[in-house]
This record gives sequence, structure tokens and C-alpha cells, in this order.
Amino acid sequence: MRSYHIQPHKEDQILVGEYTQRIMEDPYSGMPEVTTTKKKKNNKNKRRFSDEQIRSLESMFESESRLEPRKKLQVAKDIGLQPRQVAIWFQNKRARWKSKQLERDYTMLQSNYDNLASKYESLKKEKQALAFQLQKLKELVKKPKEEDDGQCCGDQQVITMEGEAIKSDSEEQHSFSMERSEHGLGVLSDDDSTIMTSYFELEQEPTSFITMVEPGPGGDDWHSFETDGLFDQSSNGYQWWDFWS
DNA sequence: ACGTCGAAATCTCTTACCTCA
DNA sequence: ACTGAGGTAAGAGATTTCGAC
Repeated sequence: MRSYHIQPHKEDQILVGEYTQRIMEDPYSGMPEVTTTKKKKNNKNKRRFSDEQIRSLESMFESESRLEPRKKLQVAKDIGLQPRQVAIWFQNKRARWKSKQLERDYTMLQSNYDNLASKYESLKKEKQALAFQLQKLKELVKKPKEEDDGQCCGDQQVITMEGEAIKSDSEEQHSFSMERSEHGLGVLSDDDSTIMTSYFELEQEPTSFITMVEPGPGGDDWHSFETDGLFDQSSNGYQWWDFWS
């Protein structure tokens, strides 16, 4: 925010352009409230509020994003503005805050997405490496079998160096599909894009994130949402890739 | 209990003004 | 001096909320 300011003349704050005044009774205090409506569109006397006024308004907004009528009157009186000006300031402030919040949330979602996409890519590479490894092992298993063909007693298993039994071809396919890599990743089908889509579910439910609201200034829930913790599943020990298992 | 109406509050979009680079 | 961009106070209309009947 640029720091510039013109200290308004007192008259400017009282007579901002040409106003018609409507006097109404405040429902809480019973005090008359002056509501001003502009007659003219060309307002030559528009002035920014003073730093002190802005400070007061900002600190009020910190504690509550909406002012009840009685408080609005008090604040207006305290800082020397019309109640309507205070109301409008809060209105504009809520709009600005919401817009900034949307920007923040977008940035956060973007970075979460990038992060997941990069993990996805590395897992994809790992999967390819494992598939390659599997192929090699199959070949190794196949060769001795061919050599032993007819010599052995129709053995269905081959013993590895670690003493583990590798099952015959007929069972092999199924067996490997149930194995997990060191990261707990099950061997996937070739259609990774389907998995990616179903995990993010962005196409199906684009608005589902938006419903995750969190209170804003003053504890209200009128505004947007926060995405903190959206992907933070460490608290329950759940790993995001467990989705695939 | 339910629907309707009106007033007030709020939201959203827009305009006009001001300042700065 | 002029200009365009960006911030902001305020206008205007739409929508929501709430109390009275």
C-alpha cells in the first residue's frame, strides 16, 4: 500500500460533496442517526480518512468484521465520521479482505497442487523402475526353468537368494499385484491419469474446497475459506499416498 | 405453524476521485 | 504537463435477514 495522505479539512469531513440528510432513529440506542445520500455524482471534495481514523477502523475490524449499530455510532462519534461513512468503510473493508483472502487461498492451493504433482511424477518414475525390475526378474526366473525343463520334478517354485519362494507364472501376476513398494505403494494399473483425476476430484466437485470455511476477523464465517491443513494429514498418521492402497 | 410484507443490513459491481510513477 | 495504474470512498441495485402481522 502506498503511503500518501492528504489531511482533510474539517469541512471536508462534514460536507463530503452535496448530501441530502435523512434522520432516522437508531433501533438500539434510540438516538437519531443521520443518513446521508449523495445528490451529485461529481464529488470534488472526496478526501481519504486520516491515518488515525484508519488505525481506529482497522483495529475495530480486527476484532469484528461487522459493527452493531450502537457500536457504529460510537466509533463514528469517536473518530469524527458520519455513521454511514463508518458503515461504508466496513463494507469496503470486508470486500477487500475477501478478495485478498481469495488470492491467498488460490496461491496456497496452487502450491499444494504443484507439490502433489511433483510427488506423483516421482512415484510414477519409481513405478516404472519397479516394473523394469520385475521384468528382469521374470526373465531370470524363466531362464533357469527352461534349462531345468524335463530335469526337475515339475517344481512350481523357485527359491531366491533370500530364501523366499517365487510362485509360478500362473500365480505370479496376481502375487505381484498385491506386493507393495518400500513406500507402501501398491503396483498400479497403467491408467495413472484415472487415479490422478479420482484423487483430486477437481472435475467432479470443483466447489468442495470452498465449503471448508473458517472464521475470519471477529469470528464471523461470512467470508472465504482457509486451506491450511487441507493436505496436512500428519496428525492422524495417514499418508496421502495411502489413498492408492 | 406458515406465508407475506416491509425495513434494514449486507453484498456486489461500478463510478469518481486522488496519488504516484 | 500529461497519462495510466492502483487504491479507496461512495453510489446503486440486488439479495439476505428479521420482525410484525
